[in-house]
Amino acid sequence: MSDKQQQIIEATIRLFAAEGVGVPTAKIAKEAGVSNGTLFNYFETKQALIEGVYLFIRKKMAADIINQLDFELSMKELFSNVWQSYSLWCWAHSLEHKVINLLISSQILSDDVKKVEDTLWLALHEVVKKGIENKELVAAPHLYLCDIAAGQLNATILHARANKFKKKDLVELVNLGFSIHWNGISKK
Amino acid sequence: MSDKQQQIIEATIRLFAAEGVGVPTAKIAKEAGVSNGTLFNYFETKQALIEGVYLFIRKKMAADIINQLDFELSMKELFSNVWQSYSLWCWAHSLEHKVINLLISSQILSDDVKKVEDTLWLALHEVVKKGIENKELVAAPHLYLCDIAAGQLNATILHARANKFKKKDLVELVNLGFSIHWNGISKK
Amino acid sequence: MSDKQQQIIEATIRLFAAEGVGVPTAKIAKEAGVSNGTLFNYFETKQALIEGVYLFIRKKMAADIINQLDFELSMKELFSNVWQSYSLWCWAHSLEHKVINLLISSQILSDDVKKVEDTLWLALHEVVKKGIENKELVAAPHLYLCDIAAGQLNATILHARANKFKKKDLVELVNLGFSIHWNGISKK
Amino acid sequence: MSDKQQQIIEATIRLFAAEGVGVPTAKIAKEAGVSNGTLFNYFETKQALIEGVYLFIRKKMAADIINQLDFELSMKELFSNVWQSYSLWCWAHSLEHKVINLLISSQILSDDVKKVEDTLWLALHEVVKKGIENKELVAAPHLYLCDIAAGQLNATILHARANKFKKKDLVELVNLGFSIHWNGISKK
DNA sequence: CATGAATGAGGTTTCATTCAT
DNA sequence: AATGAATGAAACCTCATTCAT
Repeated sequence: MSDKQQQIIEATIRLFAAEGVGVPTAKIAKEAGVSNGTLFNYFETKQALIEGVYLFIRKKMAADIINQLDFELSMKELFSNVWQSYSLWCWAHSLEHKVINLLISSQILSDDVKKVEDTLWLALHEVVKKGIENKELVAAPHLYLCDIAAGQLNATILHARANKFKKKDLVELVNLGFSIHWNGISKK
Repeated sequence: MSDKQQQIIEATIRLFAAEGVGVPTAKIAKEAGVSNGTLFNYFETKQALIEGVYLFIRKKMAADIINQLDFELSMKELFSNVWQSYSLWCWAHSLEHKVINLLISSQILSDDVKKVEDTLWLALHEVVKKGIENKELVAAPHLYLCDIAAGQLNATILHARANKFKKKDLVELVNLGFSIHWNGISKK
Repeated sequence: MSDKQQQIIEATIRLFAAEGVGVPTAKIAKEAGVSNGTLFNYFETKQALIEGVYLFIRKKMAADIINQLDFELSMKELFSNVWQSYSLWCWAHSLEHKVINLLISSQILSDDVKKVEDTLWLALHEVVKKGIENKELVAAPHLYLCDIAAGQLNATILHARANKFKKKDLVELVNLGFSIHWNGISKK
Repeated sequence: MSDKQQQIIEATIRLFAAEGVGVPTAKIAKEAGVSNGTLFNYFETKQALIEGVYLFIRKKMAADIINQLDFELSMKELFSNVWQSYSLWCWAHSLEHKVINLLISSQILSDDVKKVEDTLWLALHEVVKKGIENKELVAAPHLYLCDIAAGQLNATILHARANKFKKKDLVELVNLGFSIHWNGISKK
């Protein structure tokens, strides 16, 4: 990915987070320090830019979380590990997190994008699947467990953000959230 | 609320669910069977229409769920009850549910609207608060428990929808979801 | 003229003075205490209302000034008399004066209206004509003298208004203006 | 000022003179030979266009009149000179003159514009001030003298226009007007 | 590749006027 | 007469996209 392309994506993230998907491409170009026309040399349409941004964020996010993972750990440690790193990533990349949520629910992402995204999380899906087979986790469709985990994580971050938590308070909330979650899904 | 106003709101819900907040007011008016100008007799701006729609849905939703509630039940039964009726409401009012999610994450709702909304759920917040005080539920900020409940419910509905569940499968998933959730938050 | 018709005209004057000819008829109706539809029972179109207002003001103005005039006075006294009463009328009827100026230069008055207006001032035109014939006034087309008199009077009122004069200061300015004017047009 | 900007201003002057400030921006753009959108690249709003037009005319007018002035002349000659060039300018720039009058009395010019305008005529204001101090002119607020001069000049032009004067007749009227004016304001 | 002026379709909103009650 | 909801044409303005330089 060229330098300019990345500048444009990053500018888009800043502006989407601040003002929604409605921002004019002209404003994005200016924020990126390139001309109006140049933006369209890198992204054929605004739609392409939007989807480019979405995948850019998702790829970084999945890579950051999955790469640091030690798949040899116990199920609970694995889960806890993912839980922590997911939360901290969203907290540290607050704009990206906002934009992801924004784009998902605006119904503007094409099905193609969603398909690409699915491939990013395969490794984690496998872990959950195995946990269910091993009876370490409750019997449930593994994708459902993934979805509610993401749902609860998301709610946690939003709660912390809405209540202007400091980092320390966030960590506590994340731990609390994990214990609730783990109590819910683990078989005893 | 006048007849026309309701027609407009309902038309808006249909179109927002299908095409996002971007739909032209002209199209909404047409769908509602009124003229373009008439729409603006009932809602001063598109923004006012959007917020009107949001509160309309939320009020109906909260009323439907809370009114049928028997606050004499045990904590678990109360929770289960809300869980079921919330899920079924969202499932039965699929368009409304979509629109709610759409509007929340588009960042277009004013703070005023959010304040009004908060008052709608007070009765439930109180139940949760009491549950925590009674040590029936884990020690946690009661609003956080509410937020993650909503997060998981939402994820459940979306999962069922994305996978084209039938009503019967949904009920099963909701029950599964509840048992996970209750295991997570109840003190044993 | 019916009561309601006059209410509407007076409301129009207030609003035109405050906001220009652009005010919606709906707002005028409200200010007049009648319904939107009623306004159009009394004036077929907005254009008719505008012209009605213009002539209403002009007629009152001309009548107030001319009726109190004693045509037996000397030329100078006559002029002075008109000068004073014109000034004071405009000062006392500040809104009407504003509206007159507004309408004249908006180019929205039909030629018919202007013709009607001309008949209102005939008596004064005759006085000026006689003064020129008597060689009491400089040799000039009498309508030109009338025009520049009106021009200077108008400038005087606007100057006083722009500089927030009190009544006392206005009187002084009007006297000064008259002496300049009379020096200009009288033959010595 | 870019070529296009000037084209737009000139088109606006033609249309305002012919049809009033009400002309649609679309019509102005067409008259200027540019697209509707382009107009708004040069003027952020219609209001900005209006004010741009006003100042454009006023600056040209003041410059044309003041630059050719020889401040060494006698007071009477100076006045006569300004009187002539002002009249001829308005006569030669008939559309501009109409537009100026139109805008002034429509109450749509912001105070900022009026402030800018004031600076354009400072040189002339000084002359009048000095004339009063030297007792060559009657004792009066110098800005009042300026205002009534403008008032009479304006009335003169309008009179000539309303009566379809030819250039020759205008010159005569202007001279007549000047002699009346000078008789009025000069101390003898 | 980069630029940014130009485009014009399309969006929201206004408002004079009508008409059923 | 009086009403005021309904109308829809038309206004202002935005912005994704193109293209000549």
